[in-house]
Amino acid sequence: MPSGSSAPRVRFAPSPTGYLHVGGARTALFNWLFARHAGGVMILRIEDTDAERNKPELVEGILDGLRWLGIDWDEGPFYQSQRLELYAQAAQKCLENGSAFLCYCPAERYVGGDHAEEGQETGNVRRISRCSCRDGNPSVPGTKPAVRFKVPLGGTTRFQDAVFGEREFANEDIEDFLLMRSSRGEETHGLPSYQLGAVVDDIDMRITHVIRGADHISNTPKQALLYRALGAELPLFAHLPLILGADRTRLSKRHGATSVTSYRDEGFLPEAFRNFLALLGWSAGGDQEFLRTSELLEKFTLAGVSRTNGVFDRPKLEWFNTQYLQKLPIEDLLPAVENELKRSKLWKEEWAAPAGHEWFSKTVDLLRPRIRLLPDFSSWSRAFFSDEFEYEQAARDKFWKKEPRLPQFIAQIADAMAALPDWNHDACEHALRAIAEAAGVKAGVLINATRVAIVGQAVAPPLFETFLALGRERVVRRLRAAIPAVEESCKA
RNA sequence: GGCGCUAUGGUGCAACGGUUAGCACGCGGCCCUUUCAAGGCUGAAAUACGGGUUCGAUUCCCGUUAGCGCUACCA
Repeated sequence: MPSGSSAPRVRFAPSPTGYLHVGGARTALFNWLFARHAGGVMILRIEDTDAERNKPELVEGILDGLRWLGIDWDEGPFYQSQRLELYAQAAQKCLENGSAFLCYCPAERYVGGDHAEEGQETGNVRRISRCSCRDGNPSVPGTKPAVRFKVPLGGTTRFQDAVFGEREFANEDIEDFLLMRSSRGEETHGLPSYQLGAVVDDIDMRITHVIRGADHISNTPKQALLYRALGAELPLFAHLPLILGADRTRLSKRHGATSVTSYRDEGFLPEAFRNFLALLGWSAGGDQEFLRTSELLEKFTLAGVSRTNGVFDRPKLEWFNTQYLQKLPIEDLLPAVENELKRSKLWKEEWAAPAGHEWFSKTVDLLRPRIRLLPDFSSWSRAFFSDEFEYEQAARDKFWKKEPRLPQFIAQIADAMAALPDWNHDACEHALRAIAEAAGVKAGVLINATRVAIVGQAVAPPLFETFLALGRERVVRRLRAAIPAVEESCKA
């Protein structure tokens, strides 16, 4: 035991009962930021002690979510299901030193009548039931017992919380919580409870800071009692405020997407999601909100964690995404776009070669200010990556009906572009404006109509930059190809 | 019901005894303009309520109310 080492050791301990949800991701992120900020150790532990609820295959989904967020770990993943002997030994130790007892109450009975009703009636005399097993009088002898912690009848239990301060609870308010479930069948012992598994592992893994959701505050005095019974020092706890849905109730399936991978699939950038998540329940103290990962790492402290539950505000997440889409170094964005285009089958290998890469990079750079989510590169920007695109009806109605001579103007523009001695931004613009002036129409009318003709949409990057991105040959071809459709719209 | 936590605009955060209560998202307006974004400027919008403590409370204490959490042989 390297007691001289001061490097913090933290852990993220999800249970594989579902995907990695937003709340879990935030907990993982804060643990990770804390560890990396302090040069500490991040441990991943899978709490799979409930054989019925856990599904091993879900672990991979959780790891996927963590990887997408860029959260890595130094030790693990450890599986509690493979460390059962450890918990049995700890339970035995508690039994031997008198801090636990064998409970023969049928599970249903302990939970139901004994606990709730009786506790209610006796009012302020004794609010928490203590079953007779704890005094050595099994209520239903002969059945396989569970192990419960024998909470002291008086006194208080306290612990330090880096976020909420010092907390103190009266022991009489703490029930004799479960340590070991009763064994079924032939096993020598049952499975450990969450409380036992978490504490035994946190001791064994020498966890110094327990950073987890605030829903565990009420569990903490129980765990503090357990640490003491096991002869271990308490770690410093840090409880994180909960993340709520827009209706201020706990985030759940009802609120739509709650798994981090669904945000990945929607096309959010991990950097943006991470920045957004970091600010849900934490701030660096000032007004700065746009924090790259390196800044997050540098500035993260538990002192900056807030105590109030926060609402997951999707519009703000989207804002962060657009910010990152625009500000990320282009080379960092390219792989994500490539991935997206492959997904939509628009990707061409030539863009990976040096010559094609330059075009690809410049085009993505041209497109990015107007993109909100990665899939927009495939849908909204389709005409830049494929010659197969359609004219949006709304765009035709908006820009192709203003001027009856439009078909001939489009043809003139096509000819002018084809004849240009130099193919560059200003030359294109001058040529187009000259046509507008000669015809006595506003340049904007031709510009907007031309945009629809070459990309099929009313919205696109500035026209002449779009010209350069598409290339002269395609621009001319698309302009000529659009003439019949323009005529049709003009007549309508 | 019991125990606990929390309480600044609609939302996320600042202000950690003294500010005209700040920033951002969202919403409205204006500017820019070649469409749409982006960007710039700008408007509306908050200290839950009641008592204390203090020269002075958003800030400290108590109560009320509200929300949330725990109260499982779930984690």
